[in-house]
Amino acid sequence: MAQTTSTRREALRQTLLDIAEARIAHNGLAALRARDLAQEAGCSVGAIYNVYDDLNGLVMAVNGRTFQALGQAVGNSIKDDDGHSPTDTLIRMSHAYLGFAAENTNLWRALFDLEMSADSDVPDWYMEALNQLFAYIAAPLVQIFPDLDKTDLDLMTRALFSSVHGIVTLGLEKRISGVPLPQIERMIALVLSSLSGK
Amino acid sequence: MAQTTSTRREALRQTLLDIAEARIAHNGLAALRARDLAQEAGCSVGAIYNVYDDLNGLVMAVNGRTFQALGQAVGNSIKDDDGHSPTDTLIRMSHAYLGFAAENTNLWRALFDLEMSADSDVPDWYMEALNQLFAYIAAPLVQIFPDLDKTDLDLMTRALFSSVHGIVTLGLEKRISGVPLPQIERMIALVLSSLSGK
DNA sequence: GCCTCATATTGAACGGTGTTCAATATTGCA
DNA sequence: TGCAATATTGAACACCGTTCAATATGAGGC
Repeated sequence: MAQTTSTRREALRQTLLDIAEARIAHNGLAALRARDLAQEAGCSVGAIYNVYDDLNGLVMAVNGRTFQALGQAVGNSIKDDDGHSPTDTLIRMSHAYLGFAAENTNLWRALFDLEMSADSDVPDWYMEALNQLFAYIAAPLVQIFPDLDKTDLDLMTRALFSSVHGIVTLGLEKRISGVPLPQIERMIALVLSSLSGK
Repeated sequence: MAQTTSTRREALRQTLLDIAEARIAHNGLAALRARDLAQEAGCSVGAIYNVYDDLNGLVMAVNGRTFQALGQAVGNSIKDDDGHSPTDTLIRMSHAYLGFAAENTNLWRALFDLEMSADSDVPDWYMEALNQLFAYIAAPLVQIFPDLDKTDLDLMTRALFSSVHGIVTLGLEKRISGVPLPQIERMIALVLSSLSGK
């Protein structure tokens, strides 16, 4: 049997990815344990380090999946968006972002909670996924602010993403400003509506 | 000497508070170690647990100081603000918030990074400090949106705080959307200016 | 001042974590 | 089939926050 060993490696990679994703989704990133993973995967603890650099690497792989799903959720929300105002488009995307974060809170949190040791440790796909989100936002923005130059448009794009991200983050965090989901939706709508003059 | 023992306890509380604050400010919350604290304070590791419930309790005490300083920084920024538009007031407060976060990044991060195990673990002063910040925001907001009812005003207040918080958070985080400080200031100004119709 | 006992302080030990690497088992090939 | 090369293992390591039996110190009555 050719490739047996590398095939098994790849299978273990997938298995660990699935298990880690399920465990993070269910119990949160902080509850992820190497020994638990090994037991559920039916392998030794050392085996994890054969197929991933460390637990961070495994979590990064989970984040890759999560980011892709997040991008799809946002992208789907503006399929066939003809006939809607750019402000409406922004609101619908933001609500999709909120919906994804609310339904996958632990996985979504892991996207931002994972510590990246150095600057260059941020993988390419991470920045690309982020830039795709930015691109979604920039499109309706040029319609709302046609006279903004490229620099300011980029700043405004990042500012709006950060704003919505902040509202979602603190809104889902009970201790800070926890409110029911419909109220968070309204907060987003209030801020984004005021962009185009009320 | 009367009170010797309880006086010494209080002195140790203060000493540990100062040391913990300095260490968090310098190396970040994640680098705080019980054994390091004990060594620098010249006490045993167990002594920490005589005057604080656990390390979380100590960090909460540090956060109390930080929150107070943050409140002062924001409050000072709108001293004698007569003659300025409400939008300008919002911008100045937000820039003060950004300035504090930029100059005390690690301490400011600890305010939000510390895990609170249960819901009721959030101390009163934490919510009060937060409500004070909200009050600062609400005042200029009623001028900008006089016809907003109390519920929407409250939502708008929290939404704006969260927005600025999001811009500052991601702006200071290199991997996500790290940009120079003046650009973060501009992002805040762009979003807040658009509130009152460009 | 001194003895006594209640109280405060200590730091080695405990249970837990992520990670490693010498020892073992397995594979793929002549 | 035999054997070198490789893959896998899990006990051991370093380090963490936290505890608690043992020790040292305190304060009050004589």
